[in-house]
Amino acid sequence: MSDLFAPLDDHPAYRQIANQIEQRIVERTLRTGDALPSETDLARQFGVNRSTIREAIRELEVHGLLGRGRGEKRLRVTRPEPRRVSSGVSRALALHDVTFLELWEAMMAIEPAAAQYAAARRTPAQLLGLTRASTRFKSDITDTAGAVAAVVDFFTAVAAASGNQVLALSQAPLNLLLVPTLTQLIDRVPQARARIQAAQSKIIGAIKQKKSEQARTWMEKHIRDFKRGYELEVPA
Amino acid sequence: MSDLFAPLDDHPAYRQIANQIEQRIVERTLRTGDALPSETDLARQFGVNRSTIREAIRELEVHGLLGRGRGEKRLRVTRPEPRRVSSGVSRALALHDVTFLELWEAMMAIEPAAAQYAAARRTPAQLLGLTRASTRFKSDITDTAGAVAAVVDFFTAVAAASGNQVLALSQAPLNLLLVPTLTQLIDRVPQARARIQAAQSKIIGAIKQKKSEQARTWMEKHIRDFKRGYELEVPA
DNA sequence: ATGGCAGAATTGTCGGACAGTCAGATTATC
DNA sequence: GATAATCTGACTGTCCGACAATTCTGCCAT
Repeated sequence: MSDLFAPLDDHPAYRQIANQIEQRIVERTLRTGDALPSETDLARQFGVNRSTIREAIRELEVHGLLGRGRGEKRLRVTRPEPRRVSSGVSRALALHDVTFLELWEAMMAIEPAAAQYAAARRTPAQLLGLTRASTRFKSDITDTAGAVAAVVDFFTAVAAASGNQVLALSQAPLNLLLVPTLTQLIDRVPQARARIQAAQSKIIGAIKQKKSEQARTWMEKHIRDFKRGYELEVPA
Repeated sequence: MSDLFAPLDDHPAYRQIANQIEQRIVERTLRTGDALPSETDLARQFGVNRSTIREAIRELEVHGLLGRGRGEKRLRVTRPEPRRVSSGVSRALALHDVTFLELWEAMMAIEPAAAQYAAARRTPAQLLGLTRASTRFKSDITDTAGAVAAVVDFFTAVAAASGNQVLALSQAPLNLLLVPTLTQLIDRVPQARARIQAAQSKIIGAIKQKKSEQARTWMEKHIRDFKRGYELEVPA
């Protein structure tokens, strides 16, 4: 069954260093907002060359554990933002040739749940974000790209209003995957805009009135509608 | 409202290079399995120093777009594996101090859906994977860590059997988050083992017989049970 | 084909270097 | 005294050159 010997993988120095720093961050020895020591200093501490430190830092930077504000020189410990992390997942999924059906099933699982909790917990500010995205969709009559972006923002706003970071982070990668399909949909299915607009209104209404079950139901219908539109459009 | 000028962010060379290579990969100019040119060669092509190339490469390596097999020297284009990508998401969530309730709600959204599709589409091999994880859970009577790992594997196996990569990739990050809670649960709630075991049997049975709705329902009950156990244990 | 081997190629790491820039201290100006 | 201009030091981004260890490759013998 299991092998007698495990393949020994020697971790290069830059990886070990990255792991060590990451651990300090995860265990909060280095706290969010703290400035990282300078590269030269780190090189001294770890007893390696600065080039090696830089390679290690690149890893953490990609993970979103380190970052720097606009025009800031020193690196600081940051909390990985959903967008940053989820873009990696999106790309991964894109490379795996995800089908629309797969995406749709995942949306069916996540978005209604998000809507339901959003109705239960949304703050006024979050509600405002929702209506704003919806308004933007209505006004983007000619610009397809703008309309698509507005739809994505709507979903994002719902997820944010759910007050659930896990759901929000699970939802985020779906957005990017949705873009290509949605673009075609809006472009080629005439009634798509009206239907989306109507659905968003219903959903917002339910969330506004804190009717969880209604919010979930409307969102389900909304997502189902996507599939219908897709099937309408694809055979053509 | 909006500023007249946008802050110009100069992308350092290593980032631009990373982006260019990434684009070649995403658009499939560089195809999965292809070997990347040597660092020296890349340095020549981009007209930069090898150190700069190396920093760029580190980024792509972290993203899982580049990798090398055991004992291989040259880097090859790889497809980002779910485990690799999801670990980043998990860490991000951990740093955001996710509550058990958040995790639980996400599980409630994703796992039943995965079970449902697994019942519809599982292959014999996937079914075997499920039973194997379940068996391992039964046999790990004393070892808590082993039992926890078996539970995680069970969820992973269900997600894999769903035949939906998006769901699988959405589910993966939940596993790591589940570990700490689950460990306590199994350790401190006496009846936990028996209940988990029973639930897994029911779920496997439903998936085996391709009864989607049943699979979903049993999974829902299973997840609900976690919350009950958690609430039982936490006030203590 | 298979196995073994020398040489070429490649990676990991190192040391040092330099221009550009950001932050803080210092000085000049109103 | 408050503000603006200037200086200084530290730090990052990038480059060059170098070397040991390991992998890859083509060639030879079996």
